[in-house]
Amino acid sequence: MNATIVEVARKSGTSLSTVSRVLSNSAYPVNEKTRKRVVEAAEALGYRPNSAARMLRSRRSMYIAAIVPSLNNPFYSTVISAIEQEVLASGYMLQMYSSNNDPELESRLLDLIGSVQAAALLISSMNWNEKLERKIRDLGIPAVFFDQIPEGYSGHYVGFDFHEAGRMAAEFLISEGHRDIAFGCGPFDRESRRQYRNGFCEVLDEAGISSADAIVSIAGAGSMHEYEMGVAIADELLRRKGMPTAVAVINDIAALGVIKRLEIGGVNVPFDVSVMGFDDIPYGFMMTPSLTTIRQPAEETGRMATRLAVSLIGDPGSECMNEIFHPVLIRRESVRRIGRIERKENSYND
Amino acid sequence: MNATIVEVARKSGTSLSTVSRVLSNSAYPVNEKTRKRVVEAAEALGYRPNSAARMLRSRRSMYIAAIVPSLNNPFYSTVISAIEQEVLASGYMLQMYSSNNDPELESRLLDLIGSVQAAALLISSMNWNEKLERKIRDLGIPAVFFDQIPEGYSGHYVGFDFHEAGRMAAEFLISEGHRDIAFGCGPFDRESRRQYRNGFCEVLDEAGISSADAIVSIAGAGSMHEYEMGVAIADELLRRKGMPTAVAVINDIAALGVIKRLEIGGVNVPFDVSVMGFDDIPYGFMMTPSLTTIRQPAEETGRMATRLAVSLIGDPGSECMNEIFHPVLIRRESVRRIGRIERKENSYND
DNA sequence: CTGAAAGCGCTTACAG
DNA sequence: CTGAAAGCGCTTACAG
Repeated sequence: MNATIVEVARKSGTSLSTVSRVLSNSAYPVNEKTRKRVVEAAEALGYRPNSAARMLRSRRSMYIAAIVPSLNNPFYSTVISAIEQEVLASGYMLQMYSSNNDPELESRLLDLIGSVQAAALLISSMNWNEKLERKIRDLGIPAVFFDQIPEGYSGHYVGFDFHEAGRMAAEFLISEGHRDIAFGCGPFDRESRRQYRNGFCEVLDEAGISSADAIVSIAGAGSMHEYEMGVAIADELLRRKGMPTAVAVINDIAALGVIKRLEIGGVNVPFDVSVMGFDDIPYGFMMTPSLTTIRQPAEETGRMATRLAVSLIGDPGSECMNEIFHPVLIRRESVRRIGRIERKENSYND
Repeated sequence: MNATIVEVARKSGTSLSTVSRVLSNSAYPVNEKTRKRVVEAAEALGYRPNSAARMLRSRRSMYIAAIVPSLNNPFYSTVISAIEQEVLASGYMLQMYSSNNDPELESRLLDLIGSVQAAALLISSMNWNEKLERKIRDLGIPAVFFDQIPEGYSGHYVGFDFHEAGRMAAEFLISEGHRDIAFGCGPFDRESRRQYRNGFCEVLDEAGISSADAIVSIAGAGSMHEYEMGVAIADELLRRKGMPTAVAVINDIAALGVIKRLEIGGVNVPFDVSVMGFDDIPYGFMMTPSLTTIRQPAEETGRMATRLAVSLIGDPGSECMNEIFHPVLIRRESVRRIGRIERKENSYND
């Protein structure tokens, strides 16, 4: 059905070798006239290279594979878009999958990726363990972790300083006059969340605020949607006697759940309580109140991870390559400054 | 590096043919004992089939390709997730790309997809023309359009009744007591938008409301982000002398822009003006006010398009297969009922 | 600069 | 039920 180089060779009156050389953009010298004849014949026949044959014979893969926990999470879909662009720009094709945080599926996807002989793997996984690591090593291709960097992982990665982000969130809240602060989250089931919490609590404790009392952790949140987790956090807050003046939430989507539930409960954000998110999803600035949050650079992460992977395809290089991004505070409306003066102003204004 | 069937054959003391039969799950009869030996040898060697070789030899593709306008749009990322699941469940692998509405890129992606010998193509494109159509036909594989069905397109598709959706939006607004209605949009550069508008205007005209006056179309919106388009729509509304009581917006993200800009301008949604979206993105219910909108079933579209494509791989079948989904009204907070009684109530309550 | 030939890893008629 | 052999479409030493 599709034309092959055999037909192109016949039509252009030259050999398979020559046709292959011009059609695969080989550096091998070919007479200009011959080249032109081949190109014209290929065009006339609508020739399209068979990538399976190419990969098989040349032992070079044209694919880069990527696995993210979810495509519906706006953070990851931004990362994936950047990966897609960069992969294409590097002359590769992309095979991307989402694991839904399901270790079984993740493992199956890795097998599939092994079968398609990808040249490199980009992965963000929350289910890291020895089995996963061995499986990835057995792929025999460069793997770059991003976003979630498992504790004890010693390979290539593009990370983010979650600890610093946690510190930044707490410092900001304190600098805005808050001392009665809650920290809303689910179980600390991934390294990123543990680090964020650690940074956050560290600052609270340094300021003489009990971090143990701050934590509002929803036990069954592992199986919930982030938003529902946020709702549950707000429920818990509403059940308590005293409301804090500020609550930092483990991610933006959960923060939206907190805000919505609080408002339904008659608690205004940010006037009654400030809410701080984390991630900087693209919808944060669209809401009312717009979300004050901490930016984890999604695009940059995707781009960097891809570049690193591509550079590793050439030479596997045994030493661990890595890059760490730092948090940026995004000040918007959902956190407000409190203190004597502001409090007065508000009591007059409201 | 990776074990091949040659090594598995050697290790299990049988022939290539037999190994291939068991490892490819062929229906061909193989002695149970032999089968077991082969499976064990394969496992011991960590054998993973080389899919390039398999595709090349068997002339069967393991890939289904998908092109969407954008991965960052939550509607499409939901569609894509459903496609991913269904593709994997059908035993295929997925190659998905986003075209960014860029005809050049789209065309390049189609060439790439031709090279990787995908078994089928799923595509949502706003840049349909003869060149695109020929290019897709030349691929020689079943193609299923979804979401955007170009006018005059005569192939397989999974569509949505945008005309009915437009009617539904207008009817709902009118039934809620609105007669001073605006319709916010960009240029009508795609069939879906034209149809939505046509349905909407039809109902307005039937009710004796001038649809021509209703339309607030942002000229340069082709190059804007949807949200910015919404902001521009609200700007235009604010510039006018009289505010309508309701505005229907061409999609949810633009509706968020409208709401935000209106609120900044001191116009409360829904008390001063009702805003109606379209798409039912997953964030609509998270906002305040939550978004009243019309649901275009994203998951169902992705799943159905994939099933259709898979069924077409077996037999190309010349007659056009299609499925059309119908709109569902999602009533939330951003549209409120108006009329004598409600108006009074509000003037007392505010 | 050109071409004949081997072979990538697999599947599948064909013969037994 | 088993195996020897051809060949998918290409690339790439090798020889000229």
